[in-house]
Amino acid sequence: MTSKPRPKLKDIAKELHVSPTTVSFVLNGKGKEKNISDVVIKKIEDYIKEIGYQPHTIAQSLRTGRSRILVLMVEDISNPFFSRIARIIEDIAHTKGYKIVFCSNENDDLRSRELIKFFLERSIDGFFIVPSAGIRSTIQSLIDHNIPVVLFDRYFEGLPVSHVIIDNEKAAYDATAHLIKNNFKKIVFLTTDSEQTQMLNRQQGYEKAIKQVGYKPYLLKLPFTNVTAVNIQKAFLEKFETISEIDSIFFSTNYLTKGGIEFLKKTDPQLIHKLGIVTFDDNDFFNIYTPTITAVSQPLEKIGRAMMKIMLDILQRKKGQAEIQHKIFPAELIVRESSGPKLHKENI
Amino acid sequence: MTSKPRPKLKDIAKELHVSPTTVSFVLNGKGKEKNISDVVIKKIEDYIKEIGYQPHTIAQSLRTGRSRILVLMVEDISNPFFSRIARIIEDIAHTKGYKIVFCSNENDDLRSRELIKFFLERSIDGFFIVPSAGIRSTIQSLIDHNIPVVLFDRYFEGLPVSHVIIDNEKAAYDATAHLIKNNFKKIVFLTTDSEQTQMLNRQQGYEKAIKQVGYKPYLLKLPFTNVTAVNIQKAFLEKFETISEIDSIFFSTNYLTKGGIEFLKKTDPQLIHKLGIVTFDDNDFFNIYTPTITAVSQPLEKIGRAMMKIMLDILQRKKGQAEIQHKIFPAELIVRESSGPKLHKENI
DNA sequence: TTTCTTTACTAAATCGATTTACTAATTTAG
DNA sequence: CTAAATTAGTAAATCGATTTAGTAAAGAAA
Repeated sequence: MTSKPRPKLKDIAKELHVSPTTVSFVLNGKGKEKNISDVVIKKIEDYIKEIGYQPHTIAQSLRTGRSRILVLMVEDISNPFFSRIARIIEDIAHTKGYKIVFCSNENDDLRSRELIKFFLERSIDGFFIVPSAGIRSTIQSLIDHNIPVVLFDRYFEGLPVSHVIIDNEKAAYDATAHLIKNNFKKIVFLTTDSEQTQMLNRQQGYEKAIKQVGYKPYLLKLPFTNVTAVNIQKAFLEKFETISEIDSIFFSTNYLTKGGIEFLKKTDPQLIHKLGIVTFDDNDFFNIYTPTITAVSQPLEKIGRAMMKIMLDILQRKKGQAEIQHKIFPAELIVRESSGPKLHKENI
Repeated sequence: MTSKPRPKLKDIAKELHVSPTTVSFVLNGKGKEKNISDVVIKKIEDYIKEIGYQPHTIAQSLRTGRSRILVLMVEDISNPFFSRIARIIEDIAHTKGYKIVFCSNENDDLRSRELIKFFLERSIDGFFIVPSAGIRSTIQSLIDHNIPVVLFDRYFEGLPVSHVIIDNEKAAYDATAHLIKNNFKKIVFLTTDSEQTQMLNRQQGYEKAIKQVGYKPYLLKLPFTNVTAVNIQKAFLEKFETISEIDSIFFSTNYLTKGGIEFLKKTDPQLIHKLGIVTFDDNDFFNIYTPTITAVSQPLEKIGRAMMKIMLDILQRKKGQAEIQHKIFPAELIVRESSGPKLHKENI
């Protein structure tokens, strides 16, 4: 099986009795601009199509410094929120001739830095990053090096870099207000102790809604590593005498929800029917769960499209003059059974 | 902000008054072999460490033909089964200095071929592929071109290529036998009409178990595109007079489970408590669902490790002589409430 | 002492494109 | 009719490594 080697630009030049320069000009659509005659342009274009020539991308990259590879760095690619976004980005990128390399930073600063360094050395055209809280200066240095960066899910206040996020404060406010409207009064906001902007903004939204009606806030913060049902249980036991001190829970992110429901189920299988529940990030199982679960749904498709659009804008800019874009989308509260009026007063 | 350009091999050579050749030899650990003196080796190694030199990977790729990029082509990266595998592969790859580019083929032959072609043109070192059913010849041509390939989740009978799968037949047999043991007699096997090996093997396992006890098989096949609760409902209505004709369901893959539970819940919220349920592929929500759901759990970690090990074996081989490896792991049936003895006789 | 090895390196070709700086021929302007 | 400008290309350098095919000097063998 001796498949013939793929043709190179030089072969085409030789075959058509023109110089490699001419072929390259035509390939890159610069024929007209470079005063190549229509006859020659046509001849080259036809031949290229005929043999199905594809330029050697590595060679192109070496010469041009562009790789057509984009990095998508998320917290954990196996988290459904991120894998969904990944899928959307992937699809758009492909239509634009870009490849996506993904990596998970585990929300760890060291790992984030290592990954960025690793990819920086490999002529990456741009970065989509869900930044861990402590890598502000690393992001800054990417900007300084003029590397295209788009942050998403969270961002750094005051850093001159584009980002795509949702209005976390409003989303959390709405979700909390929805519980209040349904007569819940003792609403726990379960969150992590990380300083990520998206989590802080959600907390602000919750606090704003609670303050507005003058209820008592029940803030419960977990160490954000190792979130399990057991740890959630511990946190509840430390904070409250009995679970009947409260009447509803707002889970501030998707991995808390999983552990949280598990904890509720273990504590008392009926609890989930008695408490009001809302959660951040929708999940396919929420509308087949019993009860179905009310969730803040992020517009993933829009987020992905916006990220890609901003990235392409940056990539097409004349050096150093793409303006910084901040896209903030509203999220949607999908109301389901878990947040409806309950018998909480009597039952708990 | 004028950051100095990254040093290149030539700069090192000039600085240390040796030739680029020598530096390259030392860099690649061939100093001894190429008779470079210990003094010079040490000098070069020290200097490299001092300035933190990192070779330009694109240039290396052009020269060596190796890119240290592996492609992971799955059906859909946002399917949790695949994103979990992706995460595992990613982690191992990183420790070995490889990057992973992922893509989703939607189980579509055309898209699969396009993607493979796209990456073939880009000096990819190897492919992990979940093949759609009709790309046998494309895989064959990868083999012919001596491109490292590892198939997983499914494979092609008789194709000389390594693969990592689970023992689908045995897993399905065990799951079915488990239902039988718990006194279920009218067991539906819900599957798709695709010719993918893993689906066919699961079906065989089901049929074997059913035949062994002489029960009637209830095989229900859906067109594998566009699996929704509505379509599942339609299929059931066409096949059965009433749902009480059956007493249990075996969902043969994870996206059928989602639609299936939705269908059950819509038809009658109590149904899921009355029917016996087992499903392929575990999910975090299955042990917090009510009832908790019995599932065939694939050993993702082992699968990922095996894939990577085989790939590295192929990459390190002397041209053309890596033996073909077929890894088949057992799956584990995680027994939960949904498959326990029910009151089906009286209730349905 | 001469020849053959071995040691310790290096020059230059190469991977496959892009791009700058040229040239020769033809047109246009003055 | 000559000089300037335009047209239609091309030669060669370049991107940053790796690797083949050498060479000069020192040591060993004859």
